[in-house]
Amino acid sequence: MTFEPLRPLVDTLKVLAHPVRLRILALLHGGELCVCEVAEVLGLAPSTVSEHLTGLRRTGLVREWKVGRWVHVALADEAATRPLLEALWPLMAGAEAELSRDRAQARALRCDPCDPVACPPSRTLQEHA
Amino acid sequence: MTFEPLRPLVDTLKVLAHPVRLRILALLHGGELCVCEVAEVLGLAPSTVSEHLTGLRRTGLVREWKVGRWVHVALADEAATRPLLEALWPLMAGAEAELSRDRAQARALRCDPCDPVACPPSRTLQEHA
DNA sequence: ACGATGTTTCGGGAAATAGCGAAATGACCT
DNA sequence: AGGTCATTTCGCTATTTCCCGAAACATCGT
Repeated sequence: MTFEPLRPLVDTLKVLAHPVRLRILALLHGGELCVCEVAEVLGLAPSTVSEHLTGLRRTGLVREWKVGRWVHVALADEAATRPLLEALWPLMAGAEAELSRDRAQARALRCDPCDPVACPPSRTLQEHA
Repeated sequence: MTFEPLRPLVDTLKVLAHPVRLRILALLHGGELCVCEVAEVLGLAPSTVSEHLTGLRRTGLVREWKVGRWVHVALADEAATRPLLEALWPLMAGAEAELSRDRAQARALRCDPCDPVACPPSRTLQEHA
């Protein structure tokens, strides 16, 4: 039972219906990140995160662009899916503790120049602020 | 990767992420129906429809109650999922033609006393209007 | 040119999902 | 009590999803 006319909406909902992808969206709600930072915060293999991001990009929920050898990711604010996301934030309130912990960890990664792996100097200098 | 705190929202989104279940919700947006009418309109086996409805009920999107030997279904208007549904209707606009055809067929089933199978007399008398 | 690092693609195995028909259940009617 | 009809539960198969590690790309730095 495909029922083609609903396909785009169903695809979007399928993409939203996964805890990891919701976490990624909440994470990006705090600002753009690069793929490896997302993987680090979520504790998942980079390939896994990459695949989740592919889904989010395919349905227009996030946008990605290359910066040096990194790929940056952010919410696609101009998306037709805007109202859906707006309806979603309040419903994620029950996980706010965990989600803001994710965001804090992302901030720490981005701002800590002491960890050359997570935050190589070139990036630290260029993209901060 | 379970990430428990998001589980209720994820469950709801999973249930929404299926063309048949979206069709059912749109169908019920036009008024309550009994399970066999839903099955008839959708052209699916009653057992299949029953399983879809179980999911919708489990996540609080619809409510069901018995009327004689039928089970009636309607949107659960008081649900916490209200804002989500409201955000959803506009996004189903692309399928409006098909969905209103569904609703028309449901109305026809409910109102046609000539078809004793789809619309047994006892029900026609009791529940009309 | 080479090596290191971030990312994506690919192959595979475990788990969840979707659909159906058959059988079981519950309610009505005679 | 027996029969009929609406519904649900069960058993099954086919398909899809999820996650990973290995391998393939791509880009930077030396």
